[in-house]
Amino acid sequence: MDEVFKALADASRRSLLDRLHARNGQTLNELCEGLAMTRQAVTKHLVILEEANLVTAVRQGREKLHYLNPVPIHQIGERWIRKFERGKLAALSELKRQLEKRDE
Amino acid sequence: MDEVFKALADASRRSLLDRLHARNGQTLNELCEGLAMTRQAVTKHLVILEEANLVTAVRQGREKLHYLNPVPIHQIGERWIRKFERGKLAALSELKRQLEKRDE
DNA sequence: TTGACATGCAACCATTTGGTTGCCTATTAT
DNA sequence: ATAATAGGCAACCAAATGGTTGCATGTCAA
Repeated sequence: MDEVFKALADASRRSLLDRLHARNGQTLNELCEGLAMTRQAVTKHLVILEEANLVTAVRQGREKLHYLNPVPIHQIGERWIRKFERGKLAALSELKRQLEKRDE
Repeated sequence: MDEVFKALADASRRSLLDRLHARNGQTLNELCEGLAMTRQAVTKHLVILEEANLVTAVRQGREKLHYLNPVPIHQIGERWIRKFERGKLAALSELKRQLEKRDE
């Protein structure tokens, strides 16, 4: 879980996920195109994404194809985001109440 | 957006959000209780959470009360998580196809 | 009014992070 | 066979991160 959050914390990595979401199964070189970063830097990001299970890579000949694995993102949505959405209205109204109390 | 992801990337900060989710409006000292960290470290985490707008603090006399703001978490759920959930099945089936192709 | 309590500020430190460069290996195409 | 292509490995670097300690400030209670 922590690895997933950490992996998502970097904008470059999120953009890599975006690219894979737009077109799945891209090679390393394809993922490097147009980025202001060396291939090695992209490799490091992809390793982190793989370790977080957000990306699965398949070596095919001399190319390495990268596939998005949406499961961990889904899990974060399920186990984390929704938990906080439940108490949402209550939390907001209490916050509002306190902010008003401050101005008395 | 980036600040929110970065703020969520640390387990201590997520646990602070959890504590506020359990009981909203806690003071700094209350939030420090039972944590293996100095008060100053907790302060730093809270600053980061405030900058990401995940927490709003209200000074009340000599105490500072901290309130959870669930809006940014909700936005991440809306704008980011759901986007990846949409293509989920398609992505998974293509991944499966490729993994099988590898074993031929 | 004075001491205790709640928090703030700043300097410092070790480790992690995001990136680089240089070189090596494996596969494909000519 | 050999050159070009795709990727991997390792050492290095600067900056960011997560934490500490020491001291200062503001507020409440006796």
